Amino acid sequence: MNENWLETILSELAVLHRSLGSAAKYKKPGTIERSAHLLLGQITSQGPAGVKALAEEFQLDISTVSRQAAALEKKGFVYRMPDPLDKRAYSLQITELGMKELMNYKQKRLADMGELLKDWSAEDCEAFGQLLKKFNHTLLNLTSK
Amino acid sequence: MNENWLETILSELAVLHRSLGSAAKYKKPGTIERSAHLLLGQITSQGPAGVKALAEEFQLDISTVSRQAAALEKKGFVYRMPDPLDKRAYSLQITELGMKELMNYKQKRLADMGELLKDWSAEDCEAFGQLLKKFNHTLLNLTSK
DNA sequence: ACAAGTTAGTTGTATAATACAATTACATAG
DNA sequence: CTATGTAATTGTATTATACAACTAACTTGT
Repeated sequence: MNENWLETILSELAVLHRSLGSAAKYKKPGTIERSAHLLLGQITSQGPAGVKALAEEFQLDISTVSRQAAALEKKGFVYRMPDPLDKRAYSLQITELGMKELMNYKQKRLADMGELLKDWSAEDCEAFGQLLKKFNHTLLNLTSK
Repeated sequence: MNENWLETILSELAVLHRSLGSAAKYKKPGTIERSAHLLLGQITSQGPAGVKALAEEFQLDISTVSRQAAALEKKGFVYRMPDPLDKRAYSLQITELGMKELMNYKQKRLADMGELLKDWSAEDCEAFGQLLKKFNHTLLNLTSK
């Protein structure tokens, strides 16, 4: 393993993290935030789930997810379906409004990313996507042990 | 451009951003933070600079860099070299202690990343590093216009 | 069947990293 | 020398996170 690539990966990840952080501040009123959208996406693709399950899925603290869920509920993007077997628990289900929001958001992000990567070759896009995925996978597997 | 890869890139970037965010919470007392280390790295590799120049370099708000600089100074990792021609300005120079800190930090990060990527092929590491770099470059070029 | 322990979720508090707006102290151009 | 511009700081706000204390509800072991 050539140390140089490790160093590149490290510093580029740091830079990327920062860029993604500041880029998040394109903030029109009424929009909801990146993390909340990941939650919306999750319950859309994987079905309704409770705070605990979502937190595990994302490897976040339960309190973090709880607040995100509350924010989504306040905006009407999810509702809480009480668990009939456990009165403490509920599962988050996406609403019509939430689906609309998620679609708009995805559309916009796709358009932005398409614009950003318009000069990239299809091969590079594909490779980047795959490597990001692999990296995330590696990260999540490691940190969960 | 296959939309699928765009979608993968988008969602994996979001996940990555979050992982990097939570990973930052391995926080021993006395350590300084990721962003501050980027600043240290910058003035080490590119030479002393003032807050404004650094903010431009990193495309951050000046106030952000100002606070990071203050934190680094408080820890003794940089000192402020007054600009003889302009009494408002100064340039940040790294101290001995700062260099030590930076080396330790890099060392530790390299070790962690090496451990994380121990099962990756050299080719994948190299490709990932290159694509990250390319992506960051694309991002910075675009947002500065 | 009930006390003890566990679990789902919330809320309080703290932190890092950022931005924007107001301010201060200095610099420069008419 | 006044008016305007500029480097940096400071106040305030936001997002995203964690940890700890808490509440309400569930489960277990005797």
